[in-house]
Amino acid sequence: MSIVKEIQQSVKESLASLFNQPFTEKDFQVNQIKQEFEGDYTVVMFSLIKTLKLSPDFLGNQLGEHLIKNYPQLFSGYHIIKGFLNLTVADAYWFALLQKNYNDVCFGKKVMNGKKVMVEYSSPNTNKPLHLGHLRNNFLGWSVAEILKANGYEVIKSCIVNDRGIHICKSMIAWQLFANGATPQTTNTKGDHFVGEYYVKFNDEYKLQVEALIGKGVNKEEAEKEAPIMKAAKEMLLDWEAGKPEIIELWKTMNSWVYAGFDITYKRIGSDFDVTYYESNTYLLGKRTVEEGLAKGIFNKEEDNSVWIDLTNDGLDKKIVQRKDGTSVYITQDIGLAQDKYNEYKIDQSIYVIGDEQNYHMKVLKLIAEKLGLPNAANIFHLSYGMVELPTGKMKSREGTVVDADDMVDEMLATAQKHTEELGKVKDFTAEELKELYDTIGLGAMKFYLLRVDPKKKMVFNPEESIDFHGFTGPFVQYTHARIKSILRKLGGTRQEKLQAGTLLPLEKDVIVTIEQFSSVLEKAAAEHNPSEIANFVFNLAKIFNSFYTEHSIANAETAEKKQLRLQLATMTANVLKSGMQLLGIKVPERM
RNA sequence: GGUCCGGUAGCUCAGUUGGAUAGAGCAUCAGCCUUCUAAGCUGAGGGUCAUUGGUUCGAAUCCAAUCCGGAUCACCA
Repeated sequence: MSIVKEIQQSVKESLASLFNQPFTEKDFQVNQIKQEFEGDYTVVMFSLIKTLKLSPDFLGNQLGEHLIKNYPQLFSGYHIIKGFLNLTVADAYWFALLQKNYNDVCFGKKVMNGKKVMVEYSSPNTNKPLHLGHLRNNFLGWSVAEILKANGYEVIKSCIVNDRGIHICKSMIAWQLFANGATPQTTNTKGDHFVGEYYVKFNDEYKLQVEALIGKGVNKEEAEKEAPIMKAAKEMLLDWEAGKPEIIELWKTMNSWVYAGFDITYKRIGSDFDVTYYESNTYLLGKRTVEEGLAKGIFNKEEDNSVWIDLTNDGLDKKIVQRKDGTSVYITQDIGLAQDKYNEYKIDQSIYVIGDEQNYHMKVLKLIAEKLGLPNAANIFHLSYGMVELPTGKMKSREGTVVDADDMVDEMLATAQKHTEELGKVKDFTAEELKELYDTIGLGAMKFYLLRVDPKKKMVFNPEESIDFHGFTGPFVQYTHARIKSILRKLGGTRQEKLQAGTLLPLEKDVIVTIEQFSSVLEKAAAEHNPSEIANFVFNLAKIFNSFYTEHSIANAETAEKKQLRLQLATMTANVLKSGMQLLGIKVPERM
């Protein structure tokens, strides 16, 4: 049980016995005490004062005395300031906690709870390479999956590849028109970038054709429909859904190029999936479901043969689920996918890590699933995250301001190398060890940077300033870990020695008090699907440890007893930093 | 226009069942390496918590109105 829960429990029991009436946790608050005041945790008594009609001093003294007398293993003192009862937790409590857990690498994690959750993330389109926004998605999805695992859930990581649709046909058409048979091999280009170039070419050509038509007096709307290259793409989509062999052949070839490119990127950034779904499969079940929905009267067919659902009674609009030419749209495949996921895994919750620009889409999807009576409709959860923007605004491919994922990783690794070489602390490393270290630090900096912000909020990335290696960053936490490891190596590790419960110095206590909160932080991070809780926590712990480290020597501690205490403190800090960072997908080095 | 989200230090961000004098990092300034890794530590300056009103012992936090920014409402995905 966490210390906060222990305090709540003890206060509840004390109030009941003192005033002979029942109280709950809601009648008072237990908060950590601010630095300026003496003590560790405070009981906020204002509402108790009101209901009991007692003075703060009287209530505080009654409660304080009772707590000290009846829970001596928990409390060693109290102060009353206004309506706050400030409690000092007994050093013996912290000693016991440290003694019991300092070597437990699973500290804070929960046992399996029997619940199964799927986390879908990444979900790339096969017409262009990944950019900085995708990185936020990948890191977020991966981390949330790990956080849920640490809280006892069985987690299945999934990925839906948006491998069909008009956007794919666009890059295919452009390749046919402009490539002259070029391939990633002949041009020595990474497959996803290669295909992405043709998607850009399509858009350029389309724009030219539309402008040309407008120049001939065609109105804009008509011109956009009649541009030959767009018509060709639409025809190709029809041919694709009809299974025309040469189209399927080209589609497979171009997708295989993209997958080869993605694989390289995923491997570098450490994204992995237990199952990969393809829209080219899931849309079929979606189409069948549309037929069933039509039969049930949930969807309706217009005169032009397009199929719609009317959600105006639910405060939303009408939504198309199938085009007039019979081909399926984005949401059609999602209707199929939701069922595929449940049928295969019988999951208790289905989490979709998708940008907040699709809030409306996901709301519609969930509503449609409910109306269709799909078994897991209620368990669909959209983990919506904000866009990554530049100081100048949104990233725009047309203006060339998109920050490419591969470029970003390259740059981070180069920066890690530069800093490491400047500091010159690992000159004895082999080439292989150095490469691994640059990976650890460079990716660590990038992941931490993207995960330290609340996922719900949009965030600004300034390429000019680049990603820092000091302060609230991944390398800061990694460095703290490396320093501890260095001490443990030099002092030969920590002995399993029983400590006499003595007195803790303030900085020693700060460290253990912070460590104790790890488990609660894990719970909160899982409940809110929010890795930034973990990032904030590990940074805070590292910072507090660094203060302690600067002020007190471990190797030359005042007594042998103190030395052991501090070794255990350091060991436990390293363990918790490592497991916290692991939940963010970040490795911690032994040396750096 | 409808719906949703946001506005906290020069910049990037923390800060919810309403609690004490609103916190970090970066940047700026002043200190700290003959002692366990200075990618570190200590300190200083920096705030109309968008604005106004309300609710109460107490509001960055809850309510209302206003201002500003963004997303979305496609036979794109």
